[in-house]
Amino acid sequence: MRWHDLRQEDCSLARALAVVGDRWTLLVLREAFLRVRRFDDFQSRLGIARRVLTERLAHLVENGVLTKVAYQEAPPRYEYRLTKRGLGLYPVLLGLVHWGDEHFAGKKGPPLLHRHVGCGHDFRGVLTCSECGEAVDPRAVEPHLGPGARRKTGSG
Amino acid sequence: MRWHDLRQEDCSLARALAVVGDRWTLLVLREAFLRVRRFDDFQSRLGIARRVLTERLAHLVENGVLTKVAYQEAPPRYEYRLTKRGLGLYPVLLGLVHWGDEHFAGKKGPPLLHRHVGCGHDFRGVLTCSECGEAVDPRAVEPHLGPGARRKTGSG
DNA sequence: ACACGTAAGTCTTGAAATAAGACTGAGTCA
DNA sequence: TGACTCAGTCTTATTTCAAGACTTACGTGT
Repeated sequence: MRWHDLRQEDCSLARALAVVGDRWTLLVLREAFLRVRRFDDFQSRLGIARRVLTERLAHLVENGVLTKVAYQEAPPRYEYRLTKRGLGLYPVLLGLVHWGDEHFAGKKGPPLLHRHVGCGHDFRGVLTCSECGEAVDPRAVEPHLGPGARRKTGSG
Repeated sequence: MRWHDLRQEDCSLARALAVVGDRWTLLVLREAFLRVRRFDDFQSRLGIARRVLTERLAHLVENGVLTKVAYQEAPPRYEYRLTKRGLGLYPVLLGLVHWGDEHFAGKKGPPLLHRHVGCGHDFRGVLTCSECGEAVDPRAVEPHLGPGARRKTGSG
C-alpha cells in the first residue's frame, strides 16, 4: 500500500494518518501549538531538513490543518497558523504527551506540565464519553459499522 | 535529526513518537485494538510489507506496547497482544479516529461508530481535565516546565 | 511416502523518502 | 558597499519501503 492511498481507505484513522501520520508532522504541530509560526523557527527548533519542512507545511496547508498568512509584503513573508481543524488535533497531541509522560519520563518526572486555566491545576487529559460523561475504558467500547462503511470488514 | 534520537529528546511527545510515530505503527495498533493478533492477519489486513511488519512488531514488543505470546509449541507460533501500556494508547487512537470522522468522512458519515458499553450510546471522546472534570479547550491550557525538564526551551 | 496447506517469518531488488547542508533571491540595515 | 534576514530550492549520499519470492517446520489427506 502506498502512503498516499490511505486517504481512500474506508477508515477514519487511515484518513487522519494520511494527513498527520508522517514522521515529522506531529512534531511540526507540537511547535505550532507552542505558538511557533515561522519557517526558520520550525526548522531550527526541530532540526528538520528544510526540504522536508517545506513539503510538510504545504501538505498541512493543503489539508486545512494550517493556514498560510502573509505577515509582511516586501519581501513577501508568510507564517503558518493552526486552523480550527488543526486545533481539533489537540486531544491527540496531549494524549501522546501524557502517554509519554507516564511510560517514558525519567525519575524526575515529565519535562513539561500542562495547567488548566479553568481550574488552575496541572492536569492529565481524561477521555470521557460525550453521551454520559463518564471516563471511557478501552474495553468498554464496542466498534460497529457506521453509515459511511463501504465494506463488511470495516476497521476504523 | 535521526529518527532513533527522538527517544533522547527532552519531550514526552518525541519519546512517544519514537515508539508509535512511524508510518505503519498506528495502523498495526488499530488492528490490535480490533482483536487482531497474528502475523498473517496483520499482514493481509494491512497490506504491509512483511519485512516492515516484522520490524514494527519487534519494535512494539521491545517497547512494551505489545507482548509476544506462544499459542502453540510445534511448530512454535506466537501472537501479539496489547499490554497495559498499549491499552494506554486508546485515547490517542480514538482521538485520531474522531478527528478523521469529523473532517474527512464522506456525506454518509463515519465508517465506524463506537458504542460506550457503560451507557449504551454511540459517542465521541471528550478531553476533560483530571482535576476539575471540565472539558478542556486547547487555548485554556498553559504548558510550563516540569520537574524532568533539562533545558530552558523545553517543548513537550 | 509424498504432495499440499498453514504460519511466521527472511531475503532480494528497485523505488521512494530523508539528512545535511550549500545555495538562491528579495529586501533591510549600517 | 557589504553583512544580515527569511523562506524557500537543490544536490548527493544514506536510509527506508514495496512487492513478492523463498524458507522452515509442522500437520493433513491419499
